Amino acid sequence: MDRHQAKPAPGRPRSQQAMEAVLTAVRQLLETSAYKQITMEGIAKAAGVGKPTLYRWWPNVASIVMDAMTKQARQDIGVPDTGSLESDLHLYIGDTCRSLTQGAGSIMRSLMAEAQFDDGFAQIFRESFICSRRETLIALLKRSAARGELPKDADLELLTDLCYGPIWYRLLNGHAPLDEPFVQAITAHIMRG
Amino acid sequence: MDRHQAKPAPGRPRSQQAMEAVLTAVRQLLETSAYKQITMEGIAKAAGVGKPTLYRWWPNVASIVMDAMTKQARQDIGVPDTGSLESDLHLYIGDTCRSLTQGAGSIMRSLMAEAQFDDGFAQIFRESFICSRRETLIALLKRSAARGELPKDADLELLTDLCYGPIWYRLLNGHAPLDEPFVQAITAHIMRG
Amino acid sequence: MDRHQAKPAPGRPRSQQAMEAVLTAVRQLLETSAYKQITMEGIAKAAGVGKPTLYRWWPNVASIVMDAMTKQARQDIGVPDTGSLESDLHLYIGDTCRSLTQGAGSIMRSLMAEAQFDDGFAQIFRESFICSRRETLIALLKRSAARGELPKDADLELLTDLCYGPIWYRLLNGHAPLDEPFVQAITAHIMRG
Amino acid sequence: MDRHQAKPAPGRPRSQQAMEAVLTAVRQLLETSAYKQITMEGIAKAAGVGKPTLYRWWPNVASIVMDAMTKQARQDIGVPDTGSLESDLHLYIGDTCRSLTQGAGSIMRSLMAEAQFDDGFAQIFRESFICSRRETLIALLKRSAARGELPKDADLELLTDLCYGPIWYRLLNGHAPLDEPFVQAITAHIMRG
DNA sequence: AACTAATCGAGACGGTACGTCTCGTCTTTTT
DNA sequence: AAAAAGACGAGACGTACCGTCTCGATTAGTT
Repeated sequence: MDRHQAKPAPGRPRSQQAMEAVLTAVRQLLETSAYKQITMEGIAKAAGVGKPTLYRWWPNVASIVMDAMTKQARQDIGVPDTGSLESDLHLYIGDTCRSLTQGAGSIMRSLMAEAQFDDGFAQIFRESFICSRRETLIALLKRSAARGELPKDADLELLTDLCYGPIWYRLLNGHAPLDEPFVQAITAHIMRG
Repeated sequence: MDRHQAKPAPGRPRSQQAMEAVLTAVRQLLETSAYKQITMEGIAKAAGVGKPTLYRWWPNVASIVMDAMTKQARQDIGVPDTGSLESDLHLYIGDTCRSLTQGAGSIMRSLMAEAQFDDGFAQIFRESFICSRRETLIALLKRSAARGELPKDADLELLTDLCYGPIWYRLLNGHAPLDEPFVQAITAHIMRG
Repeated sequence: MDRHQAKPAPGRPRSQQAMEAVLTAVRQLLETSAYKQITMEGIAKAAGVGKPTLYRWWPNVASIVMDAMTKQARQDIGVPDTGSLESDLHLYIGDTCRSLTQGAGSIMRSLMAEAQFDDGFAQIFRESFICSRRETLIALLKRSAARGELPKDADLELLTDLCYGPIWYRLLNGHAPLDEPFVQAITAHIMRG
Repeated sequence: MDRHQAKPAPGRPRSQQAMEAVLTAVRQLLETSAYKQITMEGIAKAAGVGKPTLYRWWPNVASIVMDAMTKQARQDIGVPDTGSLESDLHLYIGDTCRSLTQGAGSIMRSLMAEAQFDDGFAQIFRESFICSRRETLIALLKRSAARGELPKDADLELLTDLCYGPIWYRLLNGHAPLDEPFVQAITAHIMRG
């Protein structure tokens, strides 16, 4: 249900320009600094924006960074549809891992870490990132199940955990790379399930 | 050890006592506060210890907390040996999950998060926690491989990722419980691998 | 110089209603808060008026407060005329002190303080308050001088300072009351001059 | 009464150096800026001192400024003793007025104004400045009364108000100078009282 | 009756300073 | 020599107002 024909809010509307300046500034900061060194104060200064404006739109650094990430590239990882579960999975997991090894990974680690400390952010982070990716994968699996490649009673949620779990585990611990053999191994492991 | 007949030291050799006071204080703080609210300042005050003393022994809060955790309970999770890989795995994974759902989980999440921000701590955390658990599991798998329950060329490192990955993934995201069905599902999937 | 026969300006005229709402709101705020806690923001909200409207009419809080005060009571202190300088003075100084001890004093102190920080306001404050009262007193003295109660070369400006000075001094410092003995003492002191 | 033989407080003592840096910085700021433009933030930066250090010693700008003023020159105005009340008064009032027209006046005005807004500061200001000056003058008057130059029942407190009142009144309003004729006039009036 | 123009309310804007917090270091006294 | 206590410089935090701006709506007088 939308606010069909809703009155525009009274008062000066929020400045799209300011918002974009902030997101751009954050992206630049992320390229030159570690996530932990990014502060509200620094963002405000870099974006030429007042601190209250920042706080009016976002509650903390993590939310801004997340916005900058999601608005930047929503289409990084497409949903493959080759007709075969195995190749679909292989492509999807491969894209996911490649994306995470190319710079986004470090930020995602920081956001995941931040989510452990702030319940409010955790909720948004999980809804925006984790769940949306999970649902994409689940849709892929469902399609495959409809083709009969999976047993009808397969627990798709669980399969998703088995897929993303090891990826995040390696990403967060850095004890082993997210490379092609790893992608193949996960794919094979899920195919056996 | 006594100061048997020793000259009174020129210094003030109270260090062991101070260290224990710190660890005890941290344990108490962890029971009543969120990890994020624990500060060096707070620990020093709670332990009746000077801040420089803290910094002389540990570089940051995370290290103290980790010390307090490891010194407290090293024997939480035993290594089962029933002769069957499946039941060994089931017991081990079950113990792991139960331990993580009983309070330690929240602290482990925080430490894992902290490790994303501080490379120095990350190294210690992985060596002390992650790797030691991985090695335990690998030993269990090796024993089983020697019994012929696993193919000789099985990638034990990878199997360990497939086991711990989903557990951490659920722990960090909280989207699903670490319950008995989950334990059984992971066990089953690894048995098939 | 008037806008004699000027065209009425085009556009919506300024709202008399808004102005009165502001002054009323300020009076209410003054009753419940210290002067220092009154802000443009607060006045706007209390009066249900936009901030630009406020700034269109007044440059700062002090000016609004002064307006509210002057519009409220212009006739607090009458000019006595008993035929005797001493009794005129006694009545006038007495009225002044009574008015200042009954609530107006605290606001006058704040306005006088504000005038120390803002030259623009200082000018208005002195013209509206200080000088108008001084002129009243000088008129009273002149009348008396015409009757021969004062030497012809008496410095009336100086006498006014000798009268108002101690009153303000006690008001601002609060080290002693503006009571009847004080009124009599000042009167006597001036009579001797 | 001092803390005879008191234990020195434990911990690092307060840095005399920091305190002096602050007072020096404030004096420099006062020369180049209006009082109202001086902020805690600015003082901290100018003195190369942390803000908490400032707040540890003083509650607000006014207190720092007052400290800087009192520590700078305690001997500006001596207490004359010529043997004659009239010449003593004339010298004392003259010194007071000269001191107030030479730069200190503007700061004193600001401090007096500040005292109207902050009760805590008001108390300190009155004790440090107002009362100490009043007592000096009262002592002078008492000495004279002992010589029989004043009636025995003269209200010295009141005479002090009659002396300082007009001075402050002219200082705060700026409608007339604190010049030599003014000094003579006040002296003459008090002599008649 | 439609147009024009200045006002209104609301509230977001870029700023600045606030007073607090924690950091990691430094200095002193005490043991 | 090492302990506690705690002050230190630094700087981010989130908040409060400032005075300006940008809206849509309202309200006159002018076409």
